[in-house]
Amino acid sequence: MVGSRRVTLHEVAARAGVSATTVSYILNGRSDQMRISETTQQRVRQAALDLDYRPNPSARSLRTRSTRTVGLVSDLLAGGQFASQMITGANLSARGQDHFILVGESQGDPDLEALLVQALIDQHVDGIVYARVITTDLTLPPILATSRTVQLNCFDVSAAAPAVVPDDYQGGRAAVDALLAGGIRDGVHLVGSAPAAGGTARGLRLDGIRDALASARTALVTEVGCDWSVPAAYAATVEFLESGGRPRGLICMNDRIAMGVYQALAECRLRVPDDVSVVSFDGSELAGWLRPRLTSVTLPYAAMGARAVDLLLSTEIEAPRVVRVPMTVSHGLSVREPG
Amino acid sequence: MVGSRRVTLHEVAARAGVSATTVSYILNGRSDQMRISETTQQRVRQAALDLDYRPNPSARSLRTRSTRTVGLVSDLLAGGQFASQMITGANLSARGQDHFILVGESQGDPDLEALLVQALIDQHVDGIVYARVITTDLTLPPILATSRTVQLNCFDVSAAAPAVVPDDYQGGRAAVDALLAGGIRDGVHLVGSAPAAGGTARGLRLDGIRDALASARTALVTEVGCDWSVPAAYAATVEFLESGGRPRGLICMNDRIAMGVYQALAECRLRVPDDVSVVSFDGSELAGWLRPRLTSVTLPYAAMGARAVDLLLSTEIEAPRVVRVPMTVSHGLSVREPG
DNA sequence: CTGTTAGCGCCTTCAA
DNA sequence: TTGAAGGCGCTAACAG
Repeated sequence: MVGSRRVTLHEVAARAGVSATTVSYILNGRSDQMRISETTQQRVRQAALDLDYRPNPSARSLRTRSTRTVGLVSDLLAGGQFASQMITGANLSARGQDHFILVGESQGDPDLEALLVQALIDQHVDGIVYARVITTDLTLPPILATSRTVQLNCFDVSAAAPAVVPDDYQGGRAAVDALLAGGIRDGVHLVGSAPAAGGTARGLRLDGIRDALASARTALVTEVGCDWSVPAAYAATVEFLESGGRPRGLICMNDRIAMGVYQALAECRLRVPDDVSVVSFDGSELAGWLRPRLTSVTLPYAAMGARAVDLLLSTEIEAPRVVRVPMTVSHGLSVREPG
Repeated sequence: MVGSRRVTLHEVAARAGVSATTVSYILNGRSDQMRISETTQQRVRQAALDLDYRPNPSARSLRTRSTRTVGLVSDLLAGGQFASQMITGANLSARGQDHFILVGESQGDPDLEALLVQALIDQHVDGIVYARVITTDLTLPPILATSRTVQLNCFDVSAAAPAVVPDDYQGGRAAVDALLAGGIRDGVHLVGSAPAAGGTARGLRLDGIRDALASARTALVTEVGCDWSVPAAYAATVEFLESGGRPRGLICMNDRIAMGVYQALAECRLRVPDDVSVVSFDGSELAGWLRPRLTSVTLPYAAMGARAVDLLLSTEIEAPRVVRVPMTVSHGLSVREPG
């Protein structure tokens, strides 16, 4: 423990000349319900102020069975800006409701994860946000069934816990809309393979992309396969271009792929956006660093984190089963101007 | 609160046929000191296991005055990988000592920061790590004087709290060594201006760079001024090159500057590393995404976070006033091979 | 309108 | 070697 000497409720009561009960009622805002005289209230509040009274959270928790803390357990915290944005959003919402966040990082190790969740429960957190840094279908660890839980950026269909995920289908449509707004209708290709396990983003985005293109009476030409990294995207795109690919628009599954695509296009003397328009997903800092600035459909991590904590702490009976947070387009200069 | 029904110490005692005191002693490892019979101990431990007993942290804290939590307050949590690496490192160390971390983000607002620190103290955290995302000289908020505190990536010389910072001087020398190892001795320039307020990294690195170059009987040619962002570095470098600059080696104050430098060099048809060798500071993900991979002197954020928590929770009397964590070179392909 | 009383679950001094 | 009792600081029945 830390800080200067603590003042107790009793000392406040003594100074105000009332009992501890009275002080408790007044300071917890139940004074009207008890109809305590205005002057007493003034006196008590003043005494609390004078003594700089701070309630002891342990004592309070012991009684109320609420610690005013929530656990946030994620596979990766150090995973760049996404993880930290989730924390920021979650923290913002938590602080707004006078809660703190206890963080836990499992590093993707299921055993460590189980330990972590158990430790959080042992700490008597008011609830747990179970987060993944990649949008994923999964099976929740069974311990979480005993705990108030919200899933963040992942989804176990068979779990009772609500889930907060990005609206990747709508995001897919938004990506196409960005291209269409630049007059790019034909020669649109996708870059990025389906990831190994559980990832749901690509499938949903692809549905959105196909539907939006179909509405414009056109369709995707090909899919350039590569994992979602800079060098892989670079290599795959170079090969695609050298084997005769002549794209007008490229939709990249994330900003790192887009970076690799930029490198490949530069190498093949194709200019963005004059020759090829590029759109991607993530809305990471990277998008702003590339030249020309990349148009990217943003993953709303901060909003998702905030929403998850809201759900966790809300007392509503009728919570939605799954919340899809909309993705908005962050406009750069990588899509041709129309005309 | 969350989780299934709680088992109390008394229930364990009842099942083992002893008193709560005995159980407490045994479970807290003070059994030998009390010389409790081996069989009793077995019986008690088994009972605790059978009932899946978990001590109530609030009750325990109320008595012991330790909450087994530490606060981590930073100006930015959402600031990319650095902030999250500090959290990861801090968390790792905290978990290793059976503590949890409560995060706080001030967004650089001093009022919010004071509120946050106060809230952390009110929560009875065992200590506070006060962190900055940019290495900075500053004045600690006075309220921290009442709290056990460690400074992370910042330094208030007049404060009693120890500080953990990167060893930027040594990092500067390491950057030069990387160039020297590639046979680059002359024509070395620096890219990146002194930042506005409090930042200490550049000055220390510059000292290290100058000393290391002097040891090699050479010196920095010029300093290309720009703020530490991609577009600024790009613009400044283009201008430098167009006005006749013919560098052989460029030392960039961070990886984003290096990215801008790459863009500028490409535009001016200069190749990395054949024409120009590039070294930078940060060791961020970005360094691995650039082509060719960037050689970068890594900021050891995770190690620093861990060290800070170690210091905070250590009971050593003789704590060092300031810990400088070494920076290591992450080798890419942006420095010419010797020969 | 206010005070008395009784715990929340745990640790720890003291007595046996 | 073990148990009884008190209290950490707070909240909430229940009296008055």
